[in-house]
Amino acid sequence: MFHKETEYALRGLVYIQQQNELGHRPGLAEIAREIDAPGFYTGKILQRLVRQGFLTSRKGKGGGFGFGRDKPPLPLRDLILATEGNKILTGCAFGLKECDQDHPCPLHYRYAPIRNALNDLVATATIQSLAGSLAASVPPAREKPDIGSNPDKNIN
Amino acid sequence: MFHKETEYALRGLVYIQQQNELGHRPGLAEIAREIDAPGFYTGKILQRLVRQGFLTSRKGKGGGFGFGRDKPPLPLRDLILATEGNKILTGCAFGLKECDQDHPCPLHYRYAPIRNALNDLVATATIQSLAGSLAASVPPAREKPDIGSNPDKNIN
DNA sequence: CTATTAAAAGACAAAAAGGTCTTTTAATTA
DNA sequence: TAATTAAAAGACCTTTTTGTCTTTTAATAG
Repeated sequence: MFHKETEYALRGLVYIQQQNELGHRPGLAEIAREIDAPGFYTGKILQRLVRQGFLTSRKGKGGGFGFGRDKPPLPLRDLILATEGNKILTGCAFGLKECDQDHPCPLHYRYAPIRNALNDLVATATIQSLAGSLAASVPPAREKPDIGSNPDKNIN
Repeated sequence: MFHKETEYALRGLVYIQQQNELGHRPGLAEIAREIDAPGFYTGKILQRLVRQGFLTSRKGKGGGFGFGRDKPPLPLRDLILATEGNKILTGCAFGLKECDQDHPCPLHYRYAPIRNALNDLVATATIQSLAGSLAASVPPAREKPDIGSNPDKNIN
């Protein structure tokens, strides 16, 4: 689904947020170890995110990464757009440059709802919601249990 | 969403099928031109698909690509698995090696339905259904209009 | 102020994806 | 059979992604 860079960024930021909530500012070595990601690469990725203003860092003893407490929740969407761009959120499954209701590719009417669901997910889920309370991880009450046209075949 | 290779394969096979239905066996140059893909690269991709048994080819004058008429419909799923593997169909959005109901990542319960919908789509849509009659391209009667939890924000 | 700690910066490299080109092989037609 | 046509094969290249490592900068503690 996402690029490795996006995955590491997601896991890293969620871990940082969780630790921050416990009053701890984790350093790079700890973060990379805990999220099972390559250390130097993770450092480079977090560095970029700091430069882009997604989080703050402190050098030296007692240093590490964290979010300012005044920071508003960060939607996954913002992170994804910053790390890998919008192809996954707006691109055509067939690879057409123009694909919409007026010029639909053969998959459009079945793929667009899936892409919309993904857009909705990344717009509403935030690093904070994923880090805190595990709310997003809890199975929602099954009102809208399945999506797609063949609900029976779905696996979890 | 998919790799370029998968996109070219999808577009190429759909075009071949459409032309076959008209009694025509298109050659590589025509295919690449019509689907707006790089010629030599498309050739390499179709070559692999021929070797894997997805379609047939003939050399020399009047040559080109086609499906045997006895061939059963080809689900997109088979093509995707052959060209880029199963990451997009089974991978965890967070990048965890193990992610299921028993060990869910923070996104699991919201992402799994989306992935299921994608699996359903690629299992039921075939090259033939996309090529013929444009059936798949027609907007379905809106019984299950939106998926995801915030239907309002959906765009098409 | 010095030693230590930890991030910043950036060079470098490996792997994968994407793409080009030439030569060879096989089929058809004149 | 010779000329032509078109795919097969595979070498080669470019770009992007992923990853490693060294050096520099900044902060803190003693």
